[in-house]
Amino acid sequence: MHGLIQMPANGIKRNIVRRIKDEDVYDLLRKIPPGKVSTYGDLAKALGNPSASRVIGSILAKNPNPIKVPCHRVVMSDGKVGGYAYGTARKKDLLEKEGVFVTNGIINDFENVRVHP
DNA sequence: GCCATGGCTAGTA
DNA sequence: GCCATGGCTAGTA
Repeated sequence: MHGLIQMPANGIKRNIVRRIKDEDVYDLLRKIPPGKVSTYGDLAKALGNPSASRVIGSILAKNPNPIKVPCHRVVMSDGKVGGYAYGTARKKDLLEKEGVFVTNGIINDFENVRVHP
């Protein structure tokens, strides 16, 4: 098995992007203060993989420590509340306790409540 | 290795 | 459509 090395014929492009590690997500998340929110996409960008928003979601879904890691402060890019391991109702409660209010599933005054990590 | 499955998203219709 | 993960088959050795 030598002498048969295959090279990509022409212009094959592979996206080389940073693979997101769970701990990096949690670290970043711990910096979002109560009363503020961020989005799945923004976290993905901050961690060097702009199109991995969905991966951020799945990492949050297995958050080991909901107390220290405030997953409820991560919402969708269009201002919708988004998913939560313990149900969206619970997520809304936590947000409102911190002063972030929700009307019809959308964060009030989203652009001003949002931080960009 | 293939395929389906997720706490999603930018950009058309 | 995107990216990582996890389950399950082909099909080798």
